[in-house]
Amino acid sequence: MLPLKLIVAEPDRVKAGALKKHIECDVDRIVALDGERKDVVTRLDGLRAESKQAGKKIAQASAEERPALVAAQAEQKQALKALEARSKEIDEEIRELLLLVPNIPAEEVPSGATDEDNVEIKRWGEPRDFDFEPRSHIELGNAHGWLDIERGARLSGSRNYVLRGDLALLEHAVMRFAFDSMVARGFTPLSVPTLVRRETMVGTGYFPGGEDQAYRCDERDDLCLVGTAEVPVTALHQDEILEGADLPMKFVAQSTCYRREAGTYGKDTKGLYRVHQFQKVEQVVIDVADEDRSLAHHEAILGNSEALLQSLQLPYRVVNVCGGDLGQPQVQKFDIETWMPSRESFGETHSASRFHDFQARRLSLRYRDEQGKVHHCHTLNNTVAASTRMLIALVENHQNADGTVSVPEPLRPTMGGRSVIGDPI
RNA sequence: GGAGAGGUGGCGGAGUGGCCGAACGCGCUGGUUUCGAAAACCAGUAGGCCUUCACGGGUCUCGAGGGUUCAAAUCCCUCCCUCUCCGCCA
Repeated sequence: MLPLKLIVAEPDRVKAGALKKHIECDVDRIVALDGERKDVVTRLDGLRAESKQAGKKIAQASAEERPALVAAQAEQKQALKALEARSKEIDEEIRELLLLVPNIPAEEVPSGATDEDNVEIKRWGEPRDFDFEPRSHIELGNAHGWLDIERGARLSGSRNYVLRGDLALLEHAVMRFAFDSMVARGFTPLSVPTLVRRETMVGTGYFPGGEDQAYRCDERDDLCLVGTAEVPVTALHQDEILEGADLPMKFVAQSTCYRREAGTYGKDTKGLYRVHQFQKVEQVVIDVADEDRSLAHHEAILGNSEALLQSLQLPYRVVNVCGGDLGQPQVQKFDIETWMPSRESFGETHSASRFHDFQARRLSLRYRDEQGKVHHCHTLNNTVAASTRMLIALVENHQNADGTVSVPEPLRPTMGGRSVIGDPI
């Protein structure tokens, strides 16, 4: 959420931002409503002041004076009620519109409409030149009995899967390695609910707009399954005023992630690339409202994930996500795309976002600075490792000619010390 | 699921219709004192909105929403949450 004051003061800047993101919103209506709001509030406050004074007089009035004063008050009350109703209407409409106004993208965000327009800014590692016909993770998974998509579908419908044996172990190994490496970097480990209230989804910027992508419980419980631990972790301190001295707060959390993937029928239908449920280790940073510090954190959390991919010997590239591919809340986003041989291309595995105070405003997440002044925090987050896409990359990139798969060094301790999994096919 | 208790400022805890944005204590900040510190003493210490160059002034908020009343933290209704006991249960 952008501050109302900013929208009113610089409507053109806000409109330009929305345009760059290809998102529609009614800035003019907000500006007009705010004008009326100020007028109504001023009159309302005046009326309230009067009736408060009158009330005090009644309390001190004699029995004879009282009836006349009370009658006069009752009349005043009508005007007050009408104004109060209007004031409330305005506030609600503003709030609704405000939730739809996108955050202003940074200068450095490239213009463009879709992910085709994202700009590659870095590449690490060389996609392997196989001297045999590489197999896809599906072929490898089937051959080793590691992957059971049919039974996954029978249990839970399409885009669900069962991991078995060493692939189930490998999933744990990557998650554990990702988690541990973040803890080693000083991030506070967290285990959080994956079922959250609607307000938490609104607070982090997923709602309104993303309802189709989230699973929700029925009306008995107004709860949603999160698509990422970013939601409960960023919202952990919602409605609080933190002490500036306690910032930055850096968290790492592993959670199951649920995604409906509505509107993706026919897209990536095979294998583990696009599924309804997976495991993810996520990093979240909450800090003071300082542009430079935000930028530094952004670089740092991107670097953390790059370090993980490098240690797993997985080639990747980093793209600067263009305006049209940016979500409503982000100021800027860098995606890491890891090489996936079966796709013969890079596939998105990480997404590093910075939000400035956009989420913090919605969440009412604030802190007190040294002068005692209260501000909204800045928030950021990035994937450390998403289970299924990491498994695709690991298995496909590290496969051998005989169908076995080499285990990168950092994962061996959690794989029983083995450097290779799978029998020759 | 059944029965009961309760939600007040950073914390503890008063307050049952007007003098209450809220006693008192703790904590925190500043000052006095001290070589320095502790103790003691004095003062300050919620957030939003409107208004003001500023000082300030006004208004809203005592879990949330609605109602009664000239007037609500206080009375009534609905909802949410927390705790205790019973039942069920990973």
